[in-house]
Amino acid sequence: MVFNNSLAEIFHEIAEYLDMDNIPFKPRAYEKAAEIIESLEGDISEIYKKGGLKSLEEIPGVGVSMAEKIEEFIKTGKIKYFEGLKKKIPVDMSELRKVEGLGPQSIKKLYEKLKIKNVGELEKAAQKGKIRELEGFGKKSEEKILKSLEFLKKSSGRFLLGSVIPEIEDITEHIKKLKGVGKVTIAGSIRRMKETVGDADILVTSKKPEPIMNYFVNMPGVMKVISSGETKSAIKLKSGLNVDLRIVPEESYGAALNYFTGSKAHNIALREIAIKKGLKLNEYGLFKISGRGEKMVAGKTEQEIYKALGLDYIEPELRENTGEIELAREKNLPKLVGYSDLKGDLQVQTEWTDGSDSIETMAREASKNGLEYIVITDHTKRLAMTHGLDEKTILKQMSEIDKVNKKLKSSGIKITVLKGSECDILKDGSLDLPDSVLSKLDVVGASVHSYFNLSREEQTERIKKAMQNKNVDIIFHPTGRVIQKREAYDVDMDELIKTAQKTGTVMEIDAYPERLDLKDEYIRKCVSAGVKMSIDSDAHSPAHFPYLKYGLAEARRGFAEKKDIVNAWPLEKMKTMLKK
DNA sequence: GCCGTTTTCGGCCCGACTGTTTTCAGTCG
Repeated sequence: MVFNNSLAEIFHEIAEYLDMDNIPFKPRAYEKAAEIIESLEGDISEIYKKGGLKSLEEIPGVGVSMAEKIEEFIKTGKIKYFEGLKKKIPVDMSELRKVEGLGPQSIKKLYEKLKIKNVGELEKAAQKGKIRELEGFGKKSEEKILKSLEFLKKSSGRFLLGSVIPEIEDITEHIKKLKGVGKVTIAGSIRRMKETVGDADILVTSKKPEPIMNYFVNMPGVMKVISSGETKSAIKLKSGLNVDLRIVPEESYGAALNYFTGSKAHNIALREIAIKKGLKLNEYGLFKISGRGEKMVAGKTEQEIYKALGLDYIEPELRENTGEIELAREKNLPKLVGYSDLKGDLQVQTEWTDGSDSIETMAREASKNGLEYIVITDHTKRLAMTHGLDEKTILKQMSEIDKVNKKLKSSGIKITVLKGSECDILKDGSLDLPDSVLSKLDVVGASVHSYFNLSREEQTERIKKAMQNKNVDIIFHPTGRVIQKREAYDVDMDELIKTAQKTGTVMEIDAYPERLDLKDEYIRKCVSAGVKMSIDSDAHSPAHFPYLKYGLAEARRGFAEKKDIVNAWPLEKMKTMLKK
């Protein structure tokens, strides 16, 4: 949502400007609104078009004053209030606020004393040793700025969850082996299973933190130590990833885990609830405040903290302050699909097209991963680069699958291989294989691999037409995005979900770490609309089946329950959930 | 500037670490 993001950026920058003058509370209000606008599902100008100023004020965190500014931005592309702030201190805030360790106060001082307006001028001044001469700065601040700039040049900032988890698990395995270590838990956005993460947080319980901290800041792979203290240290790995380690006593484990898992917005909301109950929540526990001081009422586990706050336990994947707290209070939280609930995988590629292994190898590996059935879904002929299957070769593959099933059965492996296809949706919405062939398959997935740039109307019509085909059971990776590489094609998802509902078409959650398509917000919409989904690995090699956990995570972030996911059901029931 | 399960006015999350300082402001999560 490009428009929302540019508006949110302006609100972030307004907050920075207000912080420069130490204005209390207003900056937080702008920041809060910016975060909510970023995570808004629809285009904010559409919301305004439909409901005017009133509808803007209904957005949480947006009141009369901000609504007017949003209106002004929609109408004129500018906000006078913001232009005024910029005129006073004309710096490239969007650049400067990304420099690690540089906050609004420093940016202001650097502009007033040295006329520094952007990162280029910042770098020059630092190289010339001008910054160390400023009051409040020193040699170390100057070096820190140079290092941050260097990193900023070659980093995009966020990392794919699927690439971070193995690296962090390796670190936690080593920490677990140290003396005096109790619990070791990965927290932060990784525990919430966000599709990309900015840093990694590790929580350890111990009575003797020093040797553990010592190991952490000196372990192999550390590029630089950002901070190191008794209970908290931060490092940057050579891969560019920042890792924080926090060590707390056992009795504070739950409180620390809760605090360290976030999200920030969720934590703040919890602390506000605590205050209203005359309590205080921090990373050491939940405390009752009285004349005689503080008394801990909860903290050893997260469960007891939520309970003491009058809430049901909230799974980490839901902790974004997007309504989960209200649901927890009303005891209406969904019972999320579990990480071991999948019985099958409805999208698997083989060496018949662009996969690396045989049907049999993939089936055996799927079985090892605890699955009871898989669907072979090789590409179709339109995707020439993958040697996609045509009418003849797919018939051949079908008889091969029959043979593999017999062989697996006789060798005692309990898995069923189903016949399927990842059939290309052509430009006009027709399919790459004729209905006479599709109707012979157990499961047909259809997907877009070409003409990503059609207009929103054309793209929506194209996919709707495919959904209306009675042989098409599933739409694979419905938005076509590749995280950090390719934007989703422009398509009206509300319209597609409505069509899925009408036609009984399943929407896929492709679990490939760089796809995760559908993403959480669309999953949530499918759940509300009663549209069924499948979670598929899109495996192109036997090593890809574990990707299913990332799809499950995305489903959980989207409030999906077992009943919403067709392949969380045994084979026979799954079939009844597909089109007849 | 926003908001309401004590409030339409008076509140607004909480603590660790760093660097530059001699007691703390700034930054971060």
